[in-house]
Amino acid sequence: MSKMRISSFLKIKQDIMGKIKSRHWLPGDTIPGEEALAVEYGCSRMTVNRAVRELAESGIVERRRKAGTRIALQPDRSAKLQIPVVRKEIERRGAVYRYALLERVEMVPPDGIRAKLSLGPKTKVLHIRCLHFADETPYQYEDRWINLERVPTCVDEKFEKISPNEWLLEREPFSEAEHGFSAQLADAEIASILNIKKGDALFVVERRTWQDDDTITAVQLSYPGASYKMLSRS
Amino acid sequence: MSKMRISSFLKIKQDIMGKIKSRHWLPGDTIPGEEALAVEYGCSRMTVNRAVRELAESGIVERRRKAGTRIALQPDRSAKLQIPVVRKEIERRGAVYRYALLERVEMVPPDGIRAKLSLGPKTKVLHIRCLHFADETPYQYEDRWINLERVPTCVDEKFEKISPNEWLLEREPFSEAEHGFSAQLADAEIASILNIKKGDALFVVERRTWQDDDTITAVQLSYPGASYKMLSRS
DNA sequence: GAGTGGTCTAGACCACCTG
DNA sequence: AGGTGGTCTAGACCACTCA
Repeated sequence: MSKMRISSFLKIKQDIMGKIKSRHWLPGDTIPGEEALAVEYGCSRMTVNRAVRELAESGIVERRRKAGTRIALQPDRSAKLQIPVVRKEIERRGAVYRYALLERVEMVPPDGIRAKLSLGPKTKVLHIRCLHFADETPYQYEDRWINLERVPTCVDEKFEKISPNEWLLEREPFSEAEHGFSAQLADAEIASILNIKKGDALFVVERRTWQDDDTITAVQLSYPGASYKMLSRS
Repeated sequence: MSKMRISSFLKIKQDIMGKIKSRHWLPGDTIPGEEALAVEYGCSRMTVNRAVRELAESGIVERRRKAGTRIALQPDRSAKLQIPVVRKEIERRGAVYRYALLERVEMVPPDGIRAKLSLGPKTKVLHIRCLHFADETPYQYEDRWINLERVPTCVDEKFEKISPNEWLLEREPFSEAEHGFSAQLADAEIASILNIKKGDALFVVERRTWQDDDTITAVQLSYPGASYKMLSRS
């Protein structure tokens, strides 16, 4: 065991990852405890703790009290997706952003939407359909349902100048979200809205947003598929 | 300022998030320094540090030495995508997994692939096309290029029993990856491979994988779009 | 029950950055 | 130049969970 004199939780992390990479430790193995590692690296237990804790947070090792720390068996690949505000995404590409409201209705939603939002039978929602342009080309079609019980103040907002996307982000921080991604074919209606051909590929993002167990909003975002690519680097 | 007696970095995090949610602190505001917060919460600076550091890691605040800690202006939504091994994904759905190799060739790649992998002019690669079935229905088509300079041992692997996906995951841990997601239309070839119609929607994932600045592999994964949905909960 | 990780403390030194 | 965050220490107590 070579004792490290320069202690740093980053160096300890890299050293442990090196021992896994070189197959010195194999998946399923239990590695030494924090106290032992602190002696080995010549540092305090807190420093080891931060190193190993961060490895556990990235899924590389698994920790349990008394049982110790084990190399994870088959860590899934995970990727952190940045899902930017549409306007920023368009402006970052150097294009001019424009927003257009297509429809804004307060209503009791159809059953499918009611189920998605987990709403009571007569709860009203705000249904908004709108379009985001990049350099006057349709970039994203947004079809959104907002829970009026949870976000009552939006009845006073016309959404003619600001998109519901940005409006909600300002007023409902720290909400939890679930995202689904899929590919679909454009039907005649969406094709005419996005100015593409019927049967073209659409990249579709569905998002549901909660806070404190209440559903706030559900939205379906459709992008012309060929031109859109969502990137993530892990 | 109410002094907290029960100090915990989690309580401090929640308290700070509460002050942002209630608009006590607005985006762009500078919040008190660690020492001041430690006094306010009646705890040590390390505890405050962990709370605020984790908020910075989630993008809720931004920190700079000397300048202090500010509430982030417009935190992007981010989602952690789990990208499982195909086999596990299929088995989790209760379906029977089967793997089939379609083609395996060692070659000097065409220019487009060479550029994607950042390879020298005469570097050889291994080109693999294969198929993953769920209950005998084509589930995912995999078109992969492996850098033979970086992963020479794979010339000895036939990839008839094990998919390159799993083979590489076992041997190249901790690689960095970049993912792209898009929607495409199936051409005649892919349609016949996946047993769908030409012009059907495809959900396409492109992944490039590095380690230590060397590209290891690039892969394109195609799913029949209607049947596929990638989920993530943040 | 005992061993492990989870957290906290009260100090310290340093690196970075802004005013 | 000085204030801020970034990290580290050497202790401590506690909570969980396995045997």
